[in-house]
Amino acid sequence: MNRNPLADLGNLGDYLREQRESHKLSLRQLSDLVGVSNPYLSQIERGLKKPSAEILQQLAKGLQVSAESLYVRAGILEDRPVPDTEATTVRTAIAADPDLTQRQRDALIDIYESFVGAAKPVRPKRTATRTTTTKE
Amino acid sequence: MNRNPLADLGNLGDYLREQRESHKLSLRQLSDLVGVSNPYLSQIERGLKKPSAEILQQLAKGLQVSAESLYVRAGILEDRPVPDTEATTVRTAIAADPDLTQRQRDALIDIYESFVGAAKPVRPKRTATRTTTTKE
DNA sequence: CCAGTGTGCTTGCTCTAGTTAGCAAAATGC
DNA sequence: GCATTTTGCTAACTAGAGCAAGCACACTGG
Repeated sequence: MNRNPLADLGNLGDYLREQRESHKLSLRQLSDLVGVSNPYLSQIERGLKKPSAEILQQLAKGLQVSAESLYVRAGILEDRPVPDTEATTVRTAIAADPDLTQRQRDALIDIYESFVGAAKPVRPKRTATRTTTTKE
Repeated sequence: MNRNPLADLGNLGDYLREQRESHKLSLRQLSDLVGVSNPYLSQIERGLKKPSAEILQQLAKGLQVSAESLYVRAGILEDRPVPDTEATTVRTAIAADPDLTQRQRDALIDIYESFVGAAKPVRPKRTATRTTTTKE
């Protein structure tokens, strides 16, 4: 999954610079806007430094993009966290529910399986229909 | 809007410890599982250190929770990362599952709500309106 | 021609995330 | 009773994120 973090960083940096320039902001202007020093912004955009999630969050606000999209580019979020609309949905929904403890999940899935009478394996579906990389 | 990182950290740490213990893992076992040193895990759980998104991602995998939920707790993601994946999803998934009888659906939802302690009214949503037009 | 201001970038520095080595206390076994 | 292991934790350290200060180059315009 994360093969070469530096390459991904370059990608992220390019994207950030692109966004900044499309907003017609200088490094100092963006720096002032998001509260991150301008030399550091420069290094991020050139892929020399790896920004933390906090910095990315600030940048997302300043550049008016979703934080998630930056996280995905930074490699700290999966592309599409939840696929659904299938028979596996109950299982995946239970598995992904943050309000449940693991034991509760196990119990629920147990009950569910006793209901449907099946022991289907959880299949990780891949629905990657959503890359905003419209640069071609 | 005025976030207090330390308070959130305590919350995150408590949650992580809870998850780890519910999996019946020791610090060293989890350490070995997710590739993070056990002293550091200890410090994270007690709210002494603030884990990066990478660490949180590893922990999410090891503890089988969604990375998003950890990010939200860590304060680096807004509360609704995915529109309809959270609490309503288990309900809608159950309601939409063709393999269940109505009585089984009621029973499952009953159990689920007793778990999460929610008293939300069961809204007769048909199919999960999944027009997830991500803004951008 | 040289002051002023804008751009991005380099250089040191601080601070902290995350590590390895090692500790005291509790459990298990002889 | 005492070894051994396993528990969580403390201490000392390294690497790198993120900062303030300052540089070189381009523009104005006087």
